[in-house]
Amino acid sequence: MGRPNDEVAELFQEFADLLSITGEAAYKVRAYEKAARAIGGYSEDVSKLDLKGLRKIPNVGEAIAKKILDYQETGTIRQLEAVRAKIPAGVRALTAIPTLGPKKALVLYEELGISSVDELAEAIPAGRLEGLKGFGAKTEDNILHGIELMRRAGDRVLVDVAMGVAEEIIEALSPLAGRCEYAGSLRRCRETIGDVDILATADEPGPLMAAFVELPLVAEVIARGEKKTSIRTVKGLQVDLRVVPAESWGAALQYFTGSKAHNIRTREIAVRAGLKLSEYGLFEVESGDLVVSATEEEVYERLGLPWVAPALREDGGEVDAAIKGELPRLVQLGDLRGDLHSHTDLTDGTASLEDMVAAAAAHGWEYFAITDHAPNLFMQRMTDEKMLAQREAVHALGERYPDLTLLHGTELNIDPDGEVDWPREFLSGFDVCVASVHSQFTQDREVMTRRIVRAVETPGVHVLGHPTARLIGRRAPVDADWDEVFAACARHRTVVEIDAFPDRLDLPADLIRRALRHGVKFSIDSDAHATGHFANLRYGVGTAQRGWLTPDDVVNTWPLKRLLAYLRGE
DNA sequence: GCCGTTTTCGGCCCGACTGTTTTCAGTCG
Repeated sequence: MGRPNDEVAELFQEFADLLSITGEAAYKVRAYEKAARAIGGYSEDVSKLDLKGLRKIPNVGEAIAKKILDYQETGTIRQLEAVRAKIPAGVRALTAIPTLGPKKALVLYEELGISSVDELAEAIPAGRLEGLKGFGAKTEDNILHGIELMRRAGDRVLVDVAMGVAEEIIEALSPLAGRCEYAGSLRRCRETIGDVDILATADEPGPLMAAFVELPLVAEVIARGEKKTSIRTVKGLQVDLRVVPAESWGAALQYFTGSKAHNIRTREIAVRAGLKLSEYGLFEVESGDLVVSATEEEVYERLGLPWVAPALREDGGEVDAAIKGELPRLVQLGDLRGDLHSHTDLTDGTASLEDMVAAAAAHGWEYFAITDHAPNLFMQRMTDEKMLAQREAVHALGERYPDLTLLHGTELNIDPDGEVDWPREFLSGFDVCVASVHSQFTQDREVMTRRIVRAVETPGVHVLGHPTARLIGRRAPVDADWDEVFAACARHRTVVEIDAFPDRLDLPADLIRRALRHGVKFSIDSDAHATGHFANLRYGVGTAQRGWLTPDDVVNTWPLKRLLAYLRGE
């Protein structure tokens, strides 16, 4: 698991995108996309597999396996390099604009020579697209709106991307450092990350800084000094490395973890106590003497506070709660006893039922739900027969795993009126039903609220899946009266999901805190479409922590018996 | 390019929505 798989998946995704721009047959493009997803979600490290091992990956055949071998030897894929030479990277970037796909991107490039988002953003108001076939006034508006949406996400990256960079750097630098960890918004588990902060201790920072700027992922050195060095990675992400003496570790970690607002609150407390808090330690103002600095726990303790979990450090009431001794005992990854939302290759997952269950068992979970898509997501071609056959297979497979209880479920589609796929009798055959919005995302607030409320009130619906349906940086959350939705969930004991996929993290933390006030319960689910996706649960847990959730708030930390009783409304 | 209870060739996620059109192409989920 880890970086090489992500890198290879990214290469094949790029290859697929470029082929679709050049007009390659759709089935071929899809074959590469499917392989990319399967590789990204595969549990074993593709950089260490031979031809035979590679071919065991779903959707990887002879040709793609050989391209991976090429990557192992050369660090790239020759066929990809060839097509890169024909289509500039900026043309592919155009297809990231919502409503602008490969066909339009190619027209813009071939007819007008446009090969970057910035160029396009200038060309439209300048009237350069006028008369271009297929580009009317409405299309221009949609493109400008799409560019605006992308720019609002700014230069921030998804948390898993930042985490991958941070872990790679920490692994490389740790042998040269006393301690080396990530701080900043990444440590606070924010959903997107603007820059990565790495903190290290060393008596002599020189070798550490030298090694840092020599890392293969470094594209540019922005600043280089004794205590701090900043670089930009090949993907444009800024990383700051700060080196402090070992005795300053705790104060520095506290300082660089932030947030700024939280630090202001803690420094105010220090000032009132005649102390001064900086990244070098907590000092007596009068004498200038160092009080403490070695660990975060000591710093907080000397301020009269218990240690505050990084996910809470947003000046969202955590300081007052700490003073009163009312901080929640936050849910941890290790508290999870199972997962209530996953897919197999019966619908859009890339791993077989057997492989998904084996991976779930390897996690040591007590229970695991398989919840493939229901028929109304037409592209997945689900039928009653296929679903019932899967149920038989699940039951049969359960015999092989005496310590793991398999639950057979489904992910239902909430249609525009709030109805779900199957009648009540059929739903009653499932152990767990997740219901989610997968279409018609732009209904107005009143209609959307009624729609979701109706779904969560439906008998046999247990979990409201990825409630806002947002895709971070790509699709806005749906508009609903969330207080009304959460009140309905509490009334009907419908669990509210925190989908752990890094581009969803849905429900978001601010809405989690609102839902909590209504007394709803939550599930932290992987929504795994491949065995490797269980690793995303860490981000779901981080989001739950930012929402102040305790294990008691999260149903999949409960023993199976309690969970099932809750789902059944007992 | 991948895959097989349609099995080594011939299929491959299928329907809705939108905008630009005069009957459909492109995009999305």
